[in-house]
Amino acid sequence: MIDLIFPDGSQRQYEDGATGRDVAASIAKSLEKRAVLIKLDGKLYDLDRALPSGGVFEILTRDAPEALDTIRHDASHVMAQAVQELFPGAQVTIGPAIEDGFYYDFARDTPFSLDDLAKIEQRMKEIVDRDEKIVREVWNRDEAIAHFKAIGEAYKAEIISDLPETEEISVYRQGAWKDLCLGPHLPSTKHVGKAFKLTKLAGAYWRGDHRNAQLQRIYGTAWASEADLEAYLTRVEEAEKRDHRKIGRAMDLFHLQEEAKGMIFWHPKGWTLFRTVENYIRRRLDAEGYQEVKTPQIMDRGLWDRSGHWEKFGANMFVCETPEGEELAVKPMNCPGHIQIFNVGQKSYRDLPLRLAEFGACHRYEPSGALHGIMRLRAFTQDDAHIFCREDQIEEETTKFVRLLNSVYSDFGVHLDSVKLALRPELRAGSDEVWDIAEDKLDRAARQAVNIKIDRLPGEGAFYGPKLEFHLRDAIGRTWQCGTLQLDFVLPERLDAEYTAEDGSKQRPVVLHRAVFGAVERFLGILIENHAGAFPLWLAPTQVVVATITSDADDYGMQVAQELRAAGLRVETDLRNEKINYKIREHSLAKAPVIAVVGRREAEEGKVALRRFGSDGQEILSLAQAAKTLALEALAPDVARRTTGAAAASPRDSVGAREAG
RNA sequence: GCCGGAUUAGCUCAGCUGGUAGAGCAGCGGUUUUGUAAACCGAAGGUCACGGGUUCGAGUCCUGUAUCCGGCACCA
Repeated sequence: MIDLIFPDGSQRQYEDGATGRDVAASIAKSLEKRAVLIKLDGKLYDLDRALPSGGVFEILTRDAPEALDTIRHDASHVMAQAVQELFPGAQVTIGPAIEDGFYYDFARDTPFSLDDLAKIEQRMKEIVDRDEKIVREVWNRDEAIAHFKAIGEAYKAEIISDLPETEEISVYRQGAWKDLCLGPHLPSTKHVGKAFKLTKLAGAYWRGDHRNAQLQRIYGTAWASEADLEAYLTRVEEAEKRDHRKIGRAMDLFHLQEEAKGMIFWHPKGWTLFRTVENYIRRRLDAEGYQEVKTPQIMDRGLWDRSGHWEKFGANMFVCETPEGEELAVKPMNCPGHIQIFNVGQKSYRDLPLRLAEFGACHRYEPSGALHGIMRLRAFTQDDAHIFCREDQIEEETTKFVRLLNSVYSDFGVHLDSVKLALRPELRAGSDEVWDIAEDKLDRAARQAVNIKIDRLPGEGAFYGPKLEFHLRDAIGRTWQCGTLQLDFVLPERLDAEYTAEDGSKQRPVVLHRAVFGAVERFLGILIENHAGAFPLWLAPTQVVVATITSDADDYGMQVAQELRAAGLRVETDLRNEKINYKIREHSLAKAPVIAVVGRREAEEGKVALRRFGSDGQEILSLAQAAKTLALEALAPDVARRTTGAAAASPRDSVGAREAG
């Protein structure tokens, strides 16, 4: 007998071998009809599978949030079935549920075309209408391998061969089609419903390795209801409007062109934004005891050889040769340069931690397919710094950095999506003891400073040390690594950095590579998408537009602009011979934070009518009052904290505490 | 780099099975002097990404290249 505890706390006993369906039926016939899955001690099982044990038990209907992943997973199976019916010879590989949907990877010589998607979608709907029972079977391992080989499913055979000996080989059948799968699945194809849509085609390497064959991946989205699907599609459409590439063009911030792919032409407004952000972080770094430096853009190959970059990173560096035969490389990062500065003269333990910062223009030869708007470039600016410190200072410096990062993100109104700790890779420098300490220190420091789960990424660290990655999310949900902190035991050694310790001995400092934005350009891309171009006053390239009603007010309008500029604001005038409605509309669409309307009345009274973005009311102030108010509002958050003397908001609580995403 | 797709006016886009390119907005010229989200009129604007091919004829079909977009790989 098995004991089940139901959500309401009641308990009941069932015969051994009872299935979820039996249980549902014992409660109510209507429940059995609606049931699609069961949850036993937190784990999902097929409705028709014999319960493996007793425990906390719950029957899930199709609209349960936990069922959504299974709907998506089943949608991927239905898609695979449709593909194999329509395209005999296409091999199945894997097809999981993912955020918002699913995909399935097929091995097929001829790639699918977009036209195929419509056909596959149609066939999927037919399979749903067939309402084929989904049945779980357990197979013998060797027979399963032999079987899948025999029917030409080499990938499936390979997957089974790679499963641990102890693993049960489960195969799910739906009609004449079957797939090796862990499950669980819905009782029949009908339950998948039709709220799905195939969205994109892509190549994808078998097992994520580019040395392997390239498979054909089909992505789809699936939902519990048509309404959810519609809502999702609308959401995606809305998000696409916030694309930084669109806004960048519409707001005249920057452009890119063929002759300089992966590099930005910043227009005046975009560069104003860039400078505002740069000035902000410069103030923060100054206040945190960093010292800004500037190092050469191009350096001799010899230095890159010694640093190890030539060997490890050479293929991604832009190199040039001079007529005199020198081999030079454009810097892909700033570390070797900073170490050169550290190495001049003598350093004492008293100088540590020494924090050298640089807005370093880095160039990297990125594969063409990697480029993406201003998020992934070939030329970008790191808000880079290297902290030279003793081993016992690592933790404190890391904590300080993470606190700074939190505070900065909070000031910009962006929220951490995730924090990752990349751990020792297979090929690495340094002993395991050193790695133990290093990983532990980063982990502890990060946990102390952010209130968010830290994902551990085994094997993803750099060969020279573990790293912390801080990821932000763009408009359509992709995440980008922005902030980073990397421990480095190797570079100081290779470039012979040393300091004199208290006992007079020469010691190697540890280097912390760290960046808050990562790349200023990428951070700006995130910022543009997060605000959809409607920047807070302190960031807006144009803060106030002075718009006149009639030409009578032109002189006064210019005077208003002048006074606001004198108060430190970025002001434009719109004296065009257009109706005020037209001007309001245009500047509202351009997301100007403040429109100062002036007509004859304001001119006579020495006033301005302020209209703020997102509201349709107006606020009438004297010119002097307006200048004062706006100037105060336009202060950068860090300056505002200093100026008003208010206690600095505790960013530690405000970032990270927010739910990710 | 790999797979799929796109590229037509400054921008957003239309252009059926091949017959010689079109709209809206913006810009320019004029009229209008206007009170909080689009005044009116006019003229102009194109090597249809670039190269090669098929054809009497190519924006449209084939092919090569470039860039961009969606993924994959990469992101030290």
